[in-house]
Amino acid sequence: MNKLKEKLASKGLKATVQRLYVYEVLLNSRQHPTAEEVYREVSRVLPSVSLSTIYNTLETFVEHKLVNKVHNDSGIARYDAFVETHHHIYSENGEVIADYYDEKLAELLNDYFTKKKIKGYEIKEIRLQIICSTKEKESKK
Amino acid sequence: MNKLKEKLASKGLKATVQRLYVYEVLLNSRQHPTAEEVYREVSRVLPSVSLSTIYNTLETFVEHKLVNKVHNDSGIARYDAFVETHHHIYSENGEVIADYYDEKLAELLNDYFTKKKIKGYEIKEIRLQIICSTKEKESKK
DNA sequence: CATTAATTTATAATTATTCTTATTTACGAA
DNA sequence: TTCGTAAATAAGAATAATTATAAATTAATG
Repeated sequence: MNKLKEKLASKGLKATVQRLYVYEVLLNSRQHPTAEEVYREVSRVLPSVSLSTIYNTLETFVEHKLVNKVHNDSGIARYDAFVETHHHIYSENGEVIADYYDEKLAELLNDYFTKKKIKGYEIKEIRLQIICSTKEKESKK
Repeated sequence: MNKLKEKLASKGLKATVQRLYVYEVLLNSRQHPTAEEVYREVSRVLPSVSLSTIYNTLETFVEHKLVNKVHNDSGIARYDAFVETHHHIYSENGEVIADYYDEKLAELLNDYFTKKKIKGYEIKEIRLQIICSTKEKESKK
């Protein structure tokens, strides 16, 4: 968490209490919360916080690559403080339901795209959307 | 295009002129248009068409897997009539900028996930988001 | 401490999408 | 061909997520 202060400082951003809490909420949630959800959480410790601030803060974090913005098919933005490369498992209805870390896969893809370039483009990052159904049984439509 | 009529019929959906035009616009666009863009195009040949109809139609197509819904980081939905497996190349600002077809890659991923199961989940589909910068030179921020 | 630019707050505005309801239409049956 | 009916469309209102605006507050600096 103090890392955040340093990072903010290094980018000329102020370490406001709002920013610290927003970041903390993201770190403590493995559920990719929406702006609204972050707002509710931060409000518990900082009741005066404004929803605009949450949006501003999240957007600032995204711009400075401290946080990733993830979209599901419903179009509501979700935020993810884990910026190391990882992938997302989606349910068939488009919800992000889990993170998926896989170093071997990363290696495999890296090898593949080292050999096979896509002409005209330089690859910065590859993200997988793994669409799954849960195995138990068909869930309600 | 007559395939569409058949497909609609086979699903008990009516082949309305609106649906035919919406589909045609999608087929003729390699740019993953938004609902608004589809609306503008369809309006040219069918001036009385309603934006609601465009949304309804697109949603119907998505439900019946005739069309894919794609999201970029801006949260505006885009639609893609090419439902065969392919991936999307994104610019760093989150726009979908190109399609990427790669059978070898599909095979590779298929092999990989045939061996390595993700427990609790059954994989239905894998989509890559390939984030790229164009090679010319850094484009404006 | 005082200064100042950055940030936050509160609220209004915007925008994409969904909902509602009356009207129209496609399509199978007669 | 015409008819009946469920399905689909049109128009506009409603909703929800996000962005913009402007005044008040605050972090960082000297």
